[in-house]
This record gives sequence, C-alpha cells and structure tokens, in this order.
Amino acid sequence: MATIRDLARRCGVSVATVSRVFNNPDAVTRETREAVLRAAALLGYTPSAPARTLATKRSRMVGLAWDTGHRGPGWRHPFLQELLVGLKTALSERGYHLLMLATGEDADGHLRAVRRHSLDGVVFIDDGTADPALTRLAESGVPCVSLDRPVTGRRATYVTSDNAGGAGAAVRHLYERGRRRIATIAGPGRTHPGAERLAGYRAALAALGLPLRDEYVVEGDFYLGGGHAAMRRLLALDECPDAVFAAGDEMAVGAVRAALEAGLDVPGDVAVAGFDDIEPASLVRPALTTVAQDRAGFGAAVAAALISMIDDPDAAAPPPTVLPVRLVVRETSGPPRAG
Amino acid sequence: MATIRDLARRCGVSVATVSRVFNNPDAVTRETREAVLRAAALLGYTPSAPARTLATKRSRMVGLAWDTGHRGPGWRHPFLQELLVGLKTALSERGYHLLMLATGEDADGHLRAVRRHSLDGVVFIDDGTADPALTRLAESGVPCVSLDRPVTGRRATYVTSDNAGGAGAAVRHLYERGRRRIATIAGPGRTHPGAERLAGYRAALAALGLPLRDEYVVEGDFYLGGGHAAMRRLLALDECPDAVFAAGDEMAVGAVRAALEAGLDVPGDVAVAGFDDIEPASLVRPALTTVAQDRAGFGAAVAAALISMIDDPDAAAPPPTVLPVRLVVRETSGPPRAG
DNA sequence: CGGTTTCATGTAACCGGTTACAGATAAATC
DNA sequence: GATTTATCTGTAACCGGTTACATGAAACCG
Repeated sequence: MATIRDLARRCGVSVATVSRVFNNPDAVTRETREAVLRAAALLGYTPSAPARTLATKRSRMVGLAWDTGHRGPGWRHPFLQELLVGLKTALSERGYHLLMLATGEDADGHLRAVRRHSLDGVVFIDDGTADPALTRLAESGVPCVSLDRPVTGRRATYVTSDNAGGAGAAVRHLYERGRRRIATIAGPGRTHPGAERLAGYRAALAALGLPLRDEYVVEGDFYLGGGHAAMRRLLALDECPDAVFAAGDEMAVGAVRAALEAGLDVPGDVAVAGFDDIEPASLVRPALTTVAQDRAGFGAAVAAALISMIDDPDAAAPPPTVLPVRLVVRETSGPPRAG
Repeated sequence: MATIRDLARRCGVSVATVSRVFNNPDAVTRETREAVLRAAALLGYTPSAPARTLATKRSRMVGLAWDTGHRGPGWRHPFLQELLVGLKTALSERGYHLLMLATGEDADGHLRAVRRHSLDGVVFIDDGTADPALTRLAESGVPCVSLDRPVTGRRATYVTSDNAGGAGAAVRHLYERGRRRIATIAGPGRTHPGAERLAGYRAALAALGLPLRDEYVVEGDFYLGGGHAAMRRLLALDECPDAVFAAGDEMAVGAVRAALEAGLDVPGDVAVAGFDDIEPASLVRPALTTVAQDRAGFGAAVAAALISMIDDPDAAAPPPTVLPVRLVVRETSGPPRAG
C-alpha cells in the first residue's frame, strides 16, 4: 500500500501538497496536481480513511441504528431494501458510507459506537416506538435522522410519509366509490404512522360530512392476524361497514380474508384499502387498493437531511421531511354490489 | 473525548498498560486492570476505532458489496432483512461491524474501498451473475464470502442453501401426492440457485423412475410474469403436467394464476410448489407449498466463514456452506381431483 | 525600484492508538 | 546470597493522514 509519503517522494513534492491535491485541489498548481494524480493512479494510491478520520475527526460514515426487537424480532420494515438502496446511493454520491450498528450491547451502545468511530451522523430505523437510548443519542448533538418517528434534539429531525394525507386519500376514494359506512383498522397508537393515519381518517370523514363512530375504529397491530381479528369485530357490528381503511397492508389482507370467510364479497359487500403497498398487495386476489409511499425518496431525503446538518455544524436541524404518497387503486375498492 | 493518555495519566500508568488492559488483559495485574477499567468507565473512555485501525491495519469491519442492477434495479433478495439481521448479529458478537459499500463508481470501487478502510473481509450479495470486478476482488486475497454464488479465490468461499435437495424434496412431495407428470419452471441457468434447483428436479425424477421430458422444463426469470408465461406454455402441451415445481415463489404464484385463468383448479388439476417461502407465499390463496430456506442461518454462516478466514490469515478458505432447507406444505400441493 | 500582497509549497506537530524493546521487580533456583 | 527466570510496566517509534505556520518567489503598486 502506497502512502502519502511514497507519493510525495515520487513526485518530488511534500506530503502537504499531495494532501492538498485530494482535499483542496485549487490550492495547488495545475501541473503539480496533475502530476500527483498521475502518480496516484499509477501507484494505485488511495488516502487511508482511518488516518484521515483520525486527523480530522470526521469519518464520512454515518451509522445505521436499525433496531428490531421493540415490537419483537418479527418486525419488518415494509420496504427496507429500497430504503437501504436509496440511502446508500444518496450517501455515496456525497462520499459517505453507511456503517451498520449492532443492536444489543447495553442501551448506550449506539452512542458509544458514534464516538468510537467518529460517526458523522446516525440514521434510525425502528418500529416507531420511542427508545430512551435513541432519544439520548438524538439529544447528544450528533446529527440524527429517524424514519417515521418524531425525534427531539437540536440536530435531529425525521422523514416520514404523508400518512394523514394518504389515509385521507384512501377514505375519499372509498367515498367516491359510493361507500358511506367507512370504518378503519388503525395501527398501534404509539407509532407515528399509526396515529397519523388514524388522524387522517378522522379528518377525511369530517371533511366529507360523515359521522365519526367510535365502533368504526378498531386498533390492530399492523399484522395479518390483527387485521383479521379487527375485521371480525367490525363485521359483528349491528350496522356493518361497507368499506374499511386498514392502516397497513398486512392488516388489510387479513381483513379481506376475514370478509371472504364470512361469506362476503370483496369489494361487492365491503371494500378495503390498505397502506404501504407491500409486495403481496398486488399478488393477492382480489388485489389490494392501497397507498404507496415514495420508497426511493425516503433514502434520498434521509441522506439530504443528514448531510445538510453535517455540512453546517452549527445549523439547527431542518424541519421534518414529509414525502408525498400515491393512491394505488386495485380491485378491493371496486364498486359496491349493484342495488 | 478522553484519550488513552488522559486515562494513563489519571491512573498513573503508561499508555502501553492502558492499551494492554483492552487488548491483552492477562498481561496486566488484576489491580491495575481494574483501576484502569474503573477510570475508563468514569471518563466514558472508548478506544478510537480509526486510531486502532491505523496502528494495526485491521478495522474489525467487513464490507457489504451489495450490488443490484445486474438483473436490473428491480432485483430483490427474497429475505434481505433477515439476512442482514443475522449477519449483523453474528458479526457484532465477534466485535465486527458491517460497512455498506457503494455500488457504482468504477468497476474496482469495492477493491479500493477495501484498501481505503482496511476492511477485514467482504460479503457479496448479488443476483448470482458473475461480475468481473467481484471476481477480481475475490482473487485479491481479501477474505470474501458470497451468497448463492460460487467464487474462486484462495480466501473466498460461499454460502448457499441446499437448492438441489430442496428441489428434490418438492418433487418427491408432489410425487407422493399422486402426481406423475411433474414439470418445472426453472430459474435462469446462469444463476447458481437456478441451475441447482433444476439439477435437483432432474435427479429426483430419475430417482423416482419418472421420465425426463424436455418439454416439461421451461426456463423462467424468477419473476411473476415469467412464471405466468411459462405456465401457459406448459398448459398448452398435448399432455399437460399435473404438477409444477417452480424454482422461485414469484414464478409459482404466476403459475398458479395462469392455471386459474385457464379454468383449472389448483391443486385439483395441477399442483404447484415453489421455492424461497417469500412472504406472499402464505398470503395468496391457495397458499403456496414451497421450500423454505434457513434465513437466520445464512447470516450466521456467512459471519462464521468470514471470521474463520480473518482469524487465521494464512488458512485456505473453508469449503462452501450448504444450509438445509425445509419443505413447507400448504394448499397448492393438495390431493388431485378425485377420479 | 523597494515594499507589500498573493500564491504555491514545505516543515513539523498532531490525531489516538499499538507494540517492540528495554528496564525493573519479584520469584525461583542452586 | 548470587544468578537466573518470569512477570509486569514504561519509553518511544510508528501507523498515514491533516493543517497551522513559515518561507520564498512572483505579481503588483505607486
């Protein structure tokens, strides 16, 4: 491995000059710069990241605090892969890398990892449940961006979808398809998307002049079984809904299944709309009407927020990013049974 | 941030002693060690990773070369999330971290990243298509472990599932359910799982004494549309199969759909089995019989292979790990229509 | 033309660890 | 008690960069 001194000697310049070629090219004569770059290419020289980090205290790495386990190890992000691709791509365009932080250790493991590696920032992905350790990290001054979860901290912000707007769009869509008794299977209230989607549902009903019935709001757990159980409760009501907005696709699939099992037709007797546009949504029959999030946009937005804070060490955190969503109409929200 | 010298001064010992406390505790008196550890806890001291890397040339980080894009950006790993969790967990237990490598740059970007960050090893995740840059990396001497893709290189090995065995199990299962005209929708032959699953299908037919008919082997692309199209071709045959083993679940779902569209009953007229046990497999109706892989085991196996190579710098690569698979019987392989 | 600026470059300290080697002390051996 | 050996600790060089400051040359100026 060639070092900066090898390169300097070979070019007959000082190490400072070589360093400048890579960090502040304009401070060096064009000829010198080109000679150094040529020699670098020849020797296969690449500046050592740890050495640079040691000297500058900036690692050009951001940590990924990806915790599963609050809601059980079974928790899965609906589109982790696209998220990571987007994040990785956007970060790498700016010269940053993603370091996956280990879960476990003690509660402050992440904070220690940040100091250990001189991380420039941290991204949280979790199930939206507040974790005191993450909160402390966000308040420690390290630039932090979380997904779908409000955070406090001078240099902490978050990225989320327009959950309320998407829920509203789904409800309006059901209304336009002639439904008037629109229920919801909500997500857990302690999660941000769960709470926001419920708020959006309520707001939309109010805007449409529909009554808000308590019995039409059932809380689920974002999982298939929860959606199934919730739907059974809704179907047992005296005045059973003719449409259901489920705050998550898995719950929506469970709801459809419960309706079919009860001998109802979907969408004939009851229409269903979900949220997230998970892969199975288009694979099940009837295919699920749902609200799709801007998957690629998430990663890019996280990277943008993070880098803006990193670049300006004493700027306050940018306001939360709210990404637009898009209603995807499929089969479960078809027209009601004639008559 | 407390440094090793702060700690040394505070404890009245030398930096060497402090260093030893963390790296070679037995070389230090118990009293001294405990005093240092106490002080470390008090000051919140954590050894700096970059400084350590600089001095030792070992970063305790492994790169994740996760390339999408060969088979198009749409390529998705069937269980990336479990894979990453397993990998991250297994690595962190041994004190290693995962650094996500950026795609793009020029072809040798990964190799440069390895040198830049003094990475101790690299994990490949891709769609199984050979990429010359990765091959070069594997042959460069860096410990490499790839997923579902044979690699050459003195310190390179791979982890895969028992693809042939799983395919055989699926075929035998269909046979036991009374099927005799068993076709397959294969994956692309250039991918390792595609080739292996086809081999397993062939071996099983031979072992069961069933004839091997060329027209019963149709190559798909692992996607829904490919499975659908392949099934249509199979159904158009003079003697149409009564069972289909699809080498991937998405193709299996497409095949089921094509059969249903043709007015056939699944499994009454034609049984279907898939491979991978993707999430939708249990969500579609009829639910898909498939071969499940050891999702958690993958990450652990990769970490084990990698660390064994890292720990012993001049050992050859361990042999490939082949993880057992498990047949998951659901509805699409039910009994044939009576009569 | 002397004095001031500007610009490109070099020198050397520093970032925070590890570790070879030497030195000191205590234990073991004869 | 002297000598050897084992055990613990310290000194200082080194890993490969960055950067404050100094230096010297060229450009500019009245």
